[in-house]
Amino acid sequence: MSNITVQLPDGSLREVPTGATAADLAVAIGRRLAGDALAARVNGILCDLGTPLSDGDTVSIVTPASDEGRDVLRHSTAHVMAQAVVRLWPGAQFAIGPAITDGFYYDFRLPNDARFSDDDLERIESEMRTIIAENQPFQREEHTYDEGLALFADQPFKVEIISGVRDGRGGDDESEVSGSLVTSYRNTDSFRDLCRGPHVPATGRLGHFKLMRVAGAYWRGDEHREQLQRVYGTAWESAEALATHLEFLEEAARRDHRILGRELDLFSFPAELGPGLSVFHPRGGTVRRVIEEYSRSRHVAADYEFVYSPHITKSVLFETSGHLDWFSEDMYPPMELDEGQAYYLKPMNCPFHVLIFKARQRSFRELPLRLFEFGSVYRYEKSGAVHGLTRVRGMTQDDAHIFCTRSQMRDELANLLTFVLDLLRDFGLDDFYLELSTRPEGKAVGSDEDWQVAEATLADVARAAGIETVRDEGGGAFYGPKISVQARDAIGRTHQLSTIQLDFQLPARFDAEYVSSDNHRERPVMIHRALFGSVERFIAILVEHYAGNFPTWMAPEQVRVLGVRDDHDEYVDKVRRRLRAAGLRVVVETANEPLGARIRRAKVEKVPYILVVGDSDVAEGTVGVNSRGSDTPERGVDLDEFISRLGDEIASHGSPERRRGT
RNA sequence: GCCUGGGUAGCUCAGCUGGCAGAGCAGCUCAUUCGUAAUGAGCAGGUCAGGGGUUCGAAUCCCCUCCCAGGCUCCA
Repeated sequence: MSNITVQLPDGSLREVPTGATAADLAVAIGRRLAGDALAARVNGILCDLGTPLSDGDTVSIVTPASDEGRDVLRHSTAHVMAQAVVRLWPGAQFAIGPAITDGFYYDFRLPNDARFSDDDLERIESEMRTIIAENQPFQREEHTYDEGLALFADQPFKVEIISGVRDGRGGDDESEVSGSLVTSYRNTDSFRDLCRGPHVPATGRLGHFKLMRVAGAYWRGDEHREQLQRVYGTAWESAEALATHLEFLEEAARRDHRILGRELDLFSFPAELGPGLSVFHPRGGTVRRVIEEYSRSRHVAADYEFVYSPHITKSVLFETSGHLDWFSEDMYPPMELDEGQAYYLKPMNCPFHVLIFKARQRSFRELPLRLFEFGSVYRYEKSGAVHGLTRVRGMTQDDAHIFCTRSQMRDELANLLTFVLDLLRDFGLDDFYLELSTRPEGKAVGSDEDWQVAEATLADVARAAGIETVRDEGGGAFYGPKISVQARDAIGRTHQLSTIQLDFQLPARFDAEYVSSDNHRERPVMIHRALFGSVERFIAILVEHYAGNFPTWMAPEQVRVLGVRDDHDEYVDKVRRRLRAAGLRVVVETANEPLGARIRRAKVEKVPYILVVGDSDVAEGTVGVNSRGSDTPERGVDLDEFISRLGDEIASHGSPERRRGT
């Protein structure tokens, strides 16, 4: 028998017998690898271990603890779930079941329009464990389109997928069908699923999974089509990896800004106001004021002008801007006033700023003109879409519109990007990537040429910034493409923050002009930009990023002073007045309760510094400093020394945690 | 808007197949005066989300509405 030669990822060559599969290669390389192997990548294509190798192939073996390996085992786990559901609900139809970030899902239609309940998850999970214990093989089979249609005749979603691919449609179902032929994976005589693969060799390789929740999901993501029952699960390569993921979810839940917002008395969502409408309490109001004041001071330094505009306007403004054509679904319905005159709540600030630009004749000497406003806008979000402070119906944007010439556009954008990233870093966010969103299909105004110029300019600036950039095709606004800054938080989640949009349309719609140096009327370019996105949402992200432990400069209460006994009150008040005079936010709690109880409350409320003063402090003019996150207080600190230390910390946007390096 | 699951005191929750609405924490009052994460006692607190229905009787069963959570769609 002759041999063939294949190349391994490290570049080395290895001979295997003719007809050997990827699995045989794994065995030849080593026992451990053979035991770990889930799938293979042959000449760049992910495939089953059972794939026969050819002379000259480049082969790598896919193991569980890799992105590809996890994808394979998640996808295979989805198949096991489908089989479990079919066993428990004979006649169930299944649609699509891909691997996703951290797990998988599968969409079903149950017989008699039955619905999954939360209790069903346990039953399904238990049936899945049985299937895994049976160690069923995943057997790949290839079929013609007609054979495929016959095999899945009782699975209408599969039939739609097969015929869609056959007719050259539905290429998005890439995890189900691969194009030229139909493949399926058979687990038992009675269960097979349409699938491109690859899959693990047998169900026994799976098991570190948990079903998470049941949800409705539209067939093919189209809200006009049937809604199916989706079951989400998470799956990992080991029990430890699964446990780590579940702990991550618990950590995220502990940081939930809606919970912390109530516990720390920052803000609330009174039911009387309606969905997506919030109020900021004094403590949350302080955080917000500090954030807004800091933002204002940075904008002053960057040559922005401050403007104000009303919350409602006659409809003609949004007719001119195009919002009523393109954005009306997201707008509150109009109020009818003055014999049929319609007034709208504003969903965006931009048209107002254009009017300010147009209020008098503008010279090229004034450009770039940067108009800034903390502008409150109202958007009629679908009721199911609202979420805490991150998706609301009333919000305040740190919104600015920059009017400049075409030749200024590029520099202005580049400087803006630097400004944005610096500002975000000042709030403790420093891990970014950029997203470039391009022209939305069928929902855009303006010429092809303008769009091309705008997209190319933004891409150029993003490239020059030297930060990782990903493209979001079709994700732009109706009037122009955008760059958004995505920030990773303390536990690795990404949030879309700043957006920078280039717009040639609004100036034209409003006929905005400036007089150029050669005395011609020219059209300015408009740059829309919001750095926090919305102040509400930014606060939500900061609450979660810091888990409620705000850096000292942002903390609603910076210092709490506790006297050991009430005969220390006089000194406590002296300390309080000294701290107030130094511009610190300080609260005193008198000695009606034991010291331990008062300390505990201050800790629970995440106050950065607790000062405890007793007999020796009164005598020496010192304080006992208990800093957040530490359980070893510092006794006998000179009060002036503490104030000076805290001043430095605030100026550098530090925190007790950072001071200690924890 | 759609799917699933929820809504009992400020918060977290108990309350079984329909039969007297409860606990802990928080709050208030009084006592306690204490050196680094919960002092004690007492008091007050509810249209069981709202409305309708079934029933001798509804927090509990049915219907409608509102609100919340997780998804889908959409999006800052």
